[in-house]
Amino acid sequence: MAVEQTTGRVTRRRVRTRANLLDAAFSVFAAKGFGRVSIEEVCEAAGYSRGAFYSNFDSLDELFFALYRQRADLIAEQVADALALDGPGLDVPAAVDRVTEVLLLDRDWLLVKTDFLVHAAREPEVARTLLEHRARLRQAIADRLARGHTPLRAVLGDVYGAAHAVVAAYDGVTTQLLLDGDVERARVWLKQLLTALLTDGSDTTV
Amino acid sequence: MAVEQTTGRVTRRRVRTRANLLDAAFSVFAAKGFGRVSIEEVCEAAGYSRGAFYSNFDSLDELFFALYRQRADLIAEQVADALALDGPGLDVPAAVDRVTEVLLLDRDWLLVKTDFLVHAAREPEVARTLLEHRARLRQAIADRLARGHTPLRAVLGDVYGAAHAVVAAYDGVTTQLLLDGDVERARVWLKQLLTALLTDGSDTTV
DNA sequence: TCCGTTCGATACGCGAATGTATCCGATACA
DNA sequence: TGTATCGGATACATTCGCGTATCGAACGGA
Repeated sequence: MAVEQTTGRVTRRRVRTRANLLDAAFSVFAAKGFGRVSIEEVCEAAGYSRGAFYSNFDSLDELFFALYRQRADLIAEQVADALALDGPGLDVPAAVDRVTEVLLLDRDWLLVKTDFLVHAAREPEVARTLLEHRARLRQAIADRLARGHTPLRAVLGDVYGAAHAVVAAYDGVTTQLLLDGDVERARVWLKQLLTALLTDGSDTTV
Repeated sequence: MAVEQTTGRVTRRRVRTRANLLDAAFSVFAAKGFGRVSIEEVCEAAGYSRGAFYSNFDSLDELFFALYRQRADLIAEQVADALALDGPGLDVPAAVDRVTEVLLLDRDWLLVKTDFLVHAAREPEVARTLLEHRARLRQAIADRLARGHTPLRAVLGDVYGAAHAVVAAYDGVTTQLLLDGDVERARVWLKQLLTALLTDGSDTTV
């Protein structure tokens, strides 16, 4: 943190400023990429001077981290909600629809997320945080699978293995989506992949 | 290109220099990330001055592009070789082993590749090139699948669909690998995923 | 070996971004 | 409403990286 609060006296203005900076940073990062953004650009986009920035953050890295955390938490929550929606029986296609709605909707978020991924890949400390996030998501999926008594492919192992596979499928589809920008195709693709991974293979043909 | 060669007279020295710059750039990019590398750093790592750089490239972007192209072509070739190895019958596990050997071995390459991905995601022109590369890889996989008369999951559609799924699985596993750095696990994972995607589902359990 | 060409080093000026120190208006609380 | 504290703006010095122009050395063909 930029300001060490011995006695916590945080003004409303401060929270607002911080939030504005984060919002502006999101747009700027999405548009230009983390590596090509200057502190000044973020401030300009938010309508503040650099003084405001340094009063709230120590570095671009710190802001980036805070930004990721904020958005990732938000999305994790949405995913959890989407998964919790239907009853004990799991309607895979419906659940997939709801989840992809949340996960694949916002291209800007995918861009920032990938920036953060490659950033984390070079900073073990950051990587750990991201891994924990992902683990939490996987856990939510695993729980849902267990609760839904979904039939599983033996090659994937238990529900955790299946959850892992789901995440991998999501990541894979994301990559392609980043390049072609075709959200609808991505959604269809993800659905097919998850179906192939989660349902039995009685549809095998030659 | 930096130098417009009206009459092509390229010295050997030049080729060497260019290659050295590319090699050095690879290390530097892998270590620090595209966005955090200066031209000077690349030159220093290669043992040249900035003059040499500007004599060979117009910008970091151009060098990055050339670098990606070089390495990607190399790898595409290796993959094609690995796929071509066995006869008309396709031994999925063995082929997967050989391919992952090529694809997941070099963490540095994964880092650079992901940097390039997120770079391309913001530059349509670059994205097109990358998409073509990927299409070529997919084609090679599809050909192999067709040649091997591999049983396919109906949900994935034809061999092209299956190839697409294979690539997605690879991308997904890559993401996780970038974070945890565990190559062995990644290899096992990829194998499981591909097995689940390509083989029939007679292993379904509850 | 000689000579014209090419390549890369060096030196320069420039602009951009950074971090800090200081100041003034906004804000919370009595 | 008064006042002490907080938050953000402004100004400054500095560093860093860029792109160019020029020069000497390496190179390759004759």
